[in-house]
Amino acid sequence: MPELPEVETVARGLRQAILGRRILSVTLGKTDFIDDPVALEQHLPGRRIEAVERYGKFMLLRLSADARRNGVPGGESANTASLLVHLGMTGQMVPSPAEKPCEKHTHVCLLLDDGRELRYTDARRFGRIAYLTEAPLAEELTGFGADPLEVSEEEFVSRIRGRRARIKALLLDQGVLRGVGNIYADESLWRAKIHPARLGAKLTRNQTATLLHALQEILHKAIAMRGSSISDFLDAEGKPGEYQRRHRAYDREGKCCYRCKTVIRRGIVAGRSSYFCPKCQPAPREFLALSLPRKAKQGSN
DNA sequence: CTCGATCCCTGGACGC
DNA sequence: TGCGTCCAGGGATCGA
Repeated sequence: MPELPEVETVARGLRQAILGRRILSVTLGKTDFIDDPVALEQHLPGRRIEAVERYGKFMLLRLSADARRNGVPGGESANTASLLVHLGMTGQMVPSPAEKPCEKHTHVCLLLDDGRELRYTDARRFGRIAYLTEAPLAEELTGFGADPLEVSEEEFVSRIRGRRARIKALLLDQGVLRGVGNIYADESLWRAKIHPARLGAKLTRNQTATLLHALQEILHKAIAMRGSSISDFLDAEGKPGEYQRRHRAYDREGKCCYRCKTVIRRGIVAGRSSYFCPKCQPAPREFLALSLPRKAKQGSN
């Protein structure tokens, strides 16, 4: 499940692998997750990949100006554009030799000028790809919250403590913070000893600050370990990440808390599976663990 | 503003 | 072995 650390890992890998390459041609498979498939076919060939950036859980492949439009009104810089890529749940972006057979569910192949193809595979197609020029891209990116690695303590506190929603929902809300998903929300809440169902407005200033520092340390560590591979995630070299070995809460229902040995439990908060230690992370009164699903998954250890 | 429900989609886990 | 069913989850959307 690509969240900030996984997307950052892929972006770094791509920067290493394909920066400066020119796209020669485009081959598409299923296109229901692409905003405007024809735009890819029309506008990508001839463009060079000049930068790879991460914005929340999005990757931005910055493209050179369209040479065919040079000289027309607007000038060269007006023709710069980007490929916006969201990996969804199962998206992978991997360069590979063009002669190598495609993996199942490969839906976008960009032939590069060095004989490789940049391939996007996505079994569930929860991802998104869009070709966007400057203005529409800027429009797309408005409304997202702060980058959790750069947000100041003051801003984070004000974004959380004024809200009556549950802290888990706030962490997952891309308009509050961009890039946090279910795994790193649960991991940071465990580390900060805050129950996911606590209301943002009810956290103390200290708790909120502790949460931010926990989140930042976890994200940095996860990036250093190339992200978490639960089921599908692979980086730009096709390798899994390592951070899943460090998970303390996520997907650990029935296992022992690393701090106090209490059995980790799971509940639904903000519509998502949430894992927490019932002792280290005391639940607010209104939270009843009855929201447990009919069938609890069994864990050993 | 915040919530839950629903949809998208497929592979994997599980029950029989 | 093989089928059916449930479930995971990011995000959009809709109604309460």
